[in-house]
Amino acid sequence: MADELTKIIDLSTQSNTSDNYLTFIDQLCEHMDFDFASYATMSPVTGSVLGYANYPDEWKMHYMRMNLHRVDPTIHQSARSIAPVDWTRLSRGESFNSVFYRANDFGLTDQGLTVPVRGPFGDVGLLSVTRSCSEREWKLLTRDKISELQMAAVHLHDSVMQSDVLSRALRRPSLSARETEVLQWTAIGKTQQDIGDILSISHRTVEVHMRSAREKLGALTTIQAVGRAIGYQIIYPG
Amino acid sequence: MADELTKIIDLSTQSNTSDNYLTFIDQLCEHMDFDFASYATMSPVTGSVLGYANYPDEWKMHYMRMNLHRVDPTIHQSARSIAPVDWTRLSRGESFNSVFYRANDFGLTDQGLTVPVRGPFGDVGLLSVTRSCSEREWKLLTRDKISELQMAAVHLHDSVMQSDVLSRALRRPSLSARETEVLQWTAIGKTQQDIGDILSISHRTVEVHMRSAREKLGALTTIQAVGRAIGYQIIYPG
DNA sequence: GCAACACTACGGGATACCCCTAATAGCAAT
DNA sequence: ATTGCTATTAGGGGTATCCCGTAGTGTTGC
Repeated sequence: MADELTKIIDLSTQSNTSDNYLTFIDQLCEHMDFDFASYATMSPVTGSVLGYANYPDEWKMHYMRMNLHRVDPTIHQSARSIAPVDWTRLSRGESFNSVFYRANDFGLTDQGLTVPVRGPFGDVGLLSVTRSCSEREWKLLTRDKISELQMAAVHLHDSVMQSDVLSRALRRPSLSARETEVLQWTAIGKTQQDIGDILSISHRTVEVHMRSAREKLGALTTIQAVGRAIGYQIIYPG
Repeated sequence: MADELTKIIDLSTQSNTSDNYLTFIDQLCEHMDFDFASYATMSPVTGSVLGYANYPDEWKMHYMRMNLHRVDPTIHQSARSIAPVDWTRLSRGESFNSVFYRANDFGLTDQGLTVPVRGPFGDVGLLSVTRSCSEREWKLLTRDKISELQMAAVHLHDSVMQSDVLSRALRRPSLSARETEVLQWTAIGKTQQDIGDILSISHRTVEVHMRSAREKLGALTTIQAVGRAIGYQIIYPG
């Protein structure tokens, strides 16, 4: 069992192409007896979702066309969780139905599991697997494979993040010491005048650091810049 | 093997007392043949550091007295990593020596492994294990146990965070729909005038909602209010 | 019924923020 | 050495925001 896992993980440490990730997902299904698997990563700041899956093409098209990632409860729930999320425990609300309502038509089941992983920059990776079988069989399968799935998710996300395919969009901008300092003081409620006094510089200068911080963070206002800096974990909320 | 793990994890889903976490760590060592284990977490909001370890008391005293957590390379390296970090791969720099220089005197080894886990609030949990044995034995041990350690780390961190987040949730102020709405638009860079147009209300009214939101959040400025709202997960960074 | 609160709206004075320009210092490049 | 980039410093001017009020309507709860 451990050998199988090692074999799979070794695959992920090779070249970081999209094809490689797809074959990794395929092999994962094959080795662990799942129907389908997917990996998705989302930016905590922009909320954009990118990923790979071996779902039927028709479903992928449908999913993308309907922008289902915006309401998909498997994504939103596991994006807020530390531990793996079993889809059978999700509440059957409106958003659940809007995603799984037509899923059966595409050969998919709502019997799935999502393993969330997070990196140091607030980046989130979601490894999901599905299998249509009896409830008892599903319980046994997940119990046996969950720790391997956890490992696989960690290594897959690590690999994806180390490649610059997706990480560039997610990587946090590098702020100067002053910029970070000014943002942090701002976040805890100080005015520019206060900060100028604290740092023994003019409040004009404080504003310049603020401006370049805004530009680097692609923010329209100081408030948005502070929000993003918190999202990127560059500073802490006051 | 899976049964052992289940047994251990069940322990962590009971009451969340410090004693419980300590026995969890002890049992982890016992079941997986490690000498020592530790768990540490840092909350990005409060900045507080929390940890449990079954190291010798003398070492814990020494570690705390010297504030070694500030330079500990096992912490800093794994706090920047997604995947587990084997201490034998750490660079033998100044900070490494300053921690492990005297570790041997206390019966500790530099043959260890740290598994990092992250939650949705930027919280980091570090589960570390050590064992002094031959290099070959160490390699085999870590290869066999790493996926169980990963699982244990996830569940331990999940348990700790649920107890911590619970108390945080009690302190979370309840904002009205309008207040939340106004804060969210502000966080994504809209001005009060913009928001007034979007919500079809006067920009004066927007400011009133902003004011009461600031008061409820105990914030000195709108920026701090937005930062706290993000920290409380009331709104999302723009 | 009445108290408490949410949502709505306006005004005026003080202030902080935002944009422009601009200088100096350091550091990498070649 | 000169060019180029970034970090840091700073002033002037326009405007949006903040803060202090007041005040009417509608909903919720005792």
